[in-house]
Amino acid sequence: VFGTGAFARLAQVSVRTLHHYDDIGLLPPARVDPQTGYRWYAAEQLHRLNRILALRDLGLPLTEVRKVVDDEVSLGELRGMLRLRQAEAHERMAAEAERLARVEARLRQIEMEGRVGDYDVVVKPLESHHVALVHECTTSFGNANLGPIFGRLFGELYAELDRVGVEPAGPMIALYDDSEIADAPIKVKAAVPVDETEDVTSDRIEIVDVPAVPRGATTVHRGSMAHVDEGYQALFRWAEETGEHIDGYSREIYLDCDGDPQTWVTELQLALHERGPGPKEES
Amino acid sequence: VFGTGAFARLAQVSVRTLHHYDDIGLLPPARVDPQTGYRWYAAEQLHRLNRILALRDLGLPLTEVRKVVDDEVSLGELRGMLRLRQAEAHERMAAEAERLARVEARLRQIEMEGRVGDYDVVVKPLESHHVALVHECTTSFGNANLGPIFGRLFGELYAELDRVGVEPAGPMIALYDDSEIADAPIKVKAAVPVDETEDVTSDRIEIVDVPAVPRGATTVHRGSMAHVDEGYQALFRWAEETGEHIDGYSREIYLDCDGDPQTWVTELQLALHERGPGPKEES
DNA sequence: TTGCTCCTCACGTCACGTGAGGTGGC
DNA sequence: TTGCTCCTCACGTCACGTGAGGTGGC
Repeated sequence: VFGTGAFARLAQVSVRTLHHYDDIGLLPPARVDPQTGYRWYAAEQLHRLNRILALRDLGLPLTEVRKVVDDEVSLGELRGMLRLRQAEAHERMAAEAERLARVEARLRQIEMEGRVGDYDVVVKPLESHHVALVHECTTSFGNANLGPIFGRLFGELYAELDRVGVEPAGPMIALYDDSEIADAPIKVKAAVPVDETEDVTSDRIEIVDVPAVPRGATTVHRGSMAHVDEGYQALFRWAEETGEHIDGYSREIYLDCDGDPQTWVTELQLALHERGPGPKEES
Repeated sequence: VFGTGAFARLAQVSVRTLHHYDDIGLLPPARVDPQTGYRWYAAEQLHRLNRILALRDLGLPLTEVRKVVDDEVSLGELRGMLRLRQAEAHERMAAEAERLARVEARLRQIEMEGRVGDYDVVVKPLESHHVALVHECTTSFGNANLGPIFGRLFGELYAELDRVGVEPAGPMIALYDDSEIADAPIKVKAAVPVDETEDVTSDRIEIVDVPAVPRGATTVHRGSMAHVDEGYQALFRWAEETGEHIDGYSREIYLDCDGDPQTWVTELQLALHERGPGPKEES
């Protein structure tokens, strides 16, 4: 028989681990001295401990390990448990690979630009919005031209909402449907959330549900819209770096546009093609 | 300004997360109502939150995230932190890949054999032993022949130790130096640990240090040595399954060999070629 | 008597999730 | 008055690591 220390050395585990396995009833010692509380392990228990360690190393939680070594699960159930762990390990591996890619992209960015960049890109689902909107088509690219257009559109929208007595229920939203044809006119929309129960009747305003997007790339632009293109460029560079595909559909949420344009805060959102978790791993 | 719920929805994090980031001083709200304790966030804080989330997703712990967003680290330090996370992510990825391979090997084994197998293989470092030993060369393979040889060798060893007044300090150990030439004689050694301070003078006994092995594959054999080959076969199959390379050097530790051979417990150990952690990933 | 091994609490880990129980403004 | 949002504790997570403080046998 072996004392705790000897048995621990034998199996190359810590004494604390043996205590723990005793505490949770996973590997009670063959004998416990009633006087001193000393634990004594039988040589044969190394076999059970090995089974425990082998199953633990497959990723099974100790509660499941106990059921397996105590033979409370059938072969089929064991197979099911292992398949689950297989899927989990696979997922975690993919997640780690993506994390690693993100870290490396970040390091490359630091090496190349010599600084950390003002825009942090966050991937998250984009919520749907129930909005009132007015729109216009334009071939005028560039912020210098879009500024006045949106000024007019939002003015129109708010005036009309005011006329029909409807309160905005959220921040202003600009929507762009990027056409795939270069130089084709883009449709720009000025929208603002309104209450779902509100019934707006106006022939100048449309009420629509801007759909939710499962995955969007977002970043926060601070300051005047005159150089919002820096934010978009950050998003595009990020997409290129990470190999994400952009759906050519973007939104701007005006989180704060009171007072000085220098203090404005806008969230830029680009819809991404789905590529989330799940076994869709074609190259 | 945004209430907790609105800000949480905006960033797609939980309210609890915002509370937590407030608690640890990572993202205190722009304003806290002294009466009600209500938290109010400024639009501009979404930028900080995005930075936090981006860094967190790279694997940085929140304490380090705080230092980075509070600009308490230089660009070089940030680079160092990211390199560390890079290494970590790489390691975890490799670990998950190995775990996945183990799970899959186990599943294959279940499919093929239709049962779980009596031998669990555990990889662990093998300790060094300071032993007294006697040896012999033999061409007699097979357990039927080795049994009597070891019987004689261990008898000799114990008798001689007794004669010179030295106590065994551990279990009997059998050592094999597997020659690479088939049918060449193998050297078999019968050993037993003795105290380091003990000075043994006998021309029939050698005192040697059996070296430690960084990585060994081990399993527990129970019952008579007559069919210890089942244990070895399990080890060899395991090595084949997992692509491990065996160093052709093995040990048997007799953990319990009192009384009925049916209750004997032996640990079988095979030295493995190093292949542990570290960036040695050639195929 | 000095070492050595062993023991039992009990807190800490990391980033929140999850109730329990209660309050303030429309 | 009923909802809605918000609040503050405080425990739980998972498998141990790490002291603190003390005991029994050679």
